[in-house]
Amino acid sequence: MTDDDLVFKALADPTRRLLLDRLFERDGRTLTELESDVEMTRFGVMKHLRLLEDAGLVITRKSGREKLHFLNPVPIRLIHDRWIDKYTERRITALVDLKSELENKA
Amino acid sequence: MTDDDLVFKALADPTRRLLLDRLFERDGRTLTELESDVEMTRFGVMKHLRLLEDAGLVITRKSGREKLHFLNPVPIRLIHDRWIDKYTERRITALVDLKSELENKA
DNA sequence: AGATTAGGTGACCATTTGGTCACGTGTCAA
DNA sequence: TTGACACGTGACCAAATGGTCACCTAATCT
Repeated sequence: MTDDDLVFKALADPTRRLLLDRLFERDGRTLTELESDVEMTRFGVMKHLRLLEDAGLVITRKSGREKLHFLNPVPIRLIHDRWIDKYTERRITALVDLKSELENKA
Repeated sequence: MTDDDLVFKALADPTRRLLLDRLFERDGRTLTELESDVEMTRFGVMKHLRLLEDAGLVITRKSGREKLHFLNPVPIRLIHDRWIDKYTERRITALVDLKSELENKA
């Protein structure tokens, strides 16, 4: 299992992406806090968080009996850089930004 | 199955990522051409390309009896934008670029 | 026309993955 | 110190996934 394989596998599940979304809104949540966002038992959520942590997408810190979860954007940026070179980036960024601008006006 | 789900599922497999790598190097390849890069029968490769196309990561064009495959970077950029805001992007880009610079010198 | 080449479909099977549960460890507070 | 709370592990099962094969259509070449 290569390193980037863990990242892509981790991102492949909708529940895990939802967890990343929550952490993107606000960092430092506990397992029990994240549990309430999802239709699933605590064990399911724990398994998902474990995979995210193994992939390096989430970084954790223990605080007493709680475990705090933080989003790490580095692996995401590396995915980007793998298939978008500097030249393409300029064009694609302009295109995507324009599109979202137009949609916000509508 | 939501739209972005297709993208992440498509990226989850190492063979499909390898195919994207080949198309990143050079666009417009045929199935038989891509087949030679992989330890797998033609049917396996075809299935993978199908998923990449459904996800919008690869765009195809027919030319006679051949089917040409092109890499589409837009979905990749959208993944990036989902979890990296403009402020974080500046910091993370600097960090990642610095790291790769140091590694190239070593 | 006949042979060859490029691509496509549906069924099938082994493996992986997502989710739950019984049970266990460390921490906090009354 | 007793009980509640937050988190952790390993086994287990149903569903999804990766890969192959028999068989097929359409374009190209001699």
